[in-house]
Amino acid sequence: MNNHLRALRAEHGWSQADLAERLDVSRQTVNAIETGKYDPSLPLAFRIARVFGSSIESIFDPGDQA
Amino acid sequence: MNNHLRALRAEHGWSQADLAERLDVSRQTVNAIETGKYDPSLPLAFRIARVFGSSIESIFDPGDQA
DNA sequence: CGACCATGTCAAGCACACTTTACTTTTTCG
DNA sequence: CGAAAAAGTAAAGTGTGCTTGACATGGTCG
Repeated sequence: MNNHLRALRAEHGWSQADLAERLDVSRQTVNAIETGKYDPSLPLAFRIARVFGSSIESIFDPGDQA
Repeated sequence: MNNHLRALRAEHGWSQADLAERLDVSRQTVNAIETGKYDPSLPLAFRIARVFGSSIESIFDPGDQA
């Protein structure tokens, strides 16, 4: 599952810790999602979309494995 | 997390087993998601949206807890 | 140089997504 | 009504999402 998280975060000038706080998750979780270690849960995906004011579909790309 | 899965499934005339097969999950998983026992993973949410030809946001409603 | 910040990563632990098997209850239909 | 299909539910097991705590690295800046 690819995503544009790092680019979106950079556009907003936020550190991983900043974003983590806004999403109410740990900094390690943001890092893991950005580096592709695992996918967010659906509720977290919704919070991510909300924070960036866009849709889940425009941030995450399921590619083959979904 | 509320969802319109049961209604969408009914519109298509599919049983839980039919949908499960199309989503490549077990019938119990479809049942659990419909009855609100838990939320699907993000990849499964993408497959559900794809099967019904609509967006994740139009099928799932995060409500308060996201 | 030395302190700080951002990022990356590891380990242990808990909760949940999903499985298979199996059984009960409800709905549908001849 | 009676049989079959559909739906609900439960238990036990596996994998992963997310946690805290800790440590290493690289960049920036006084």
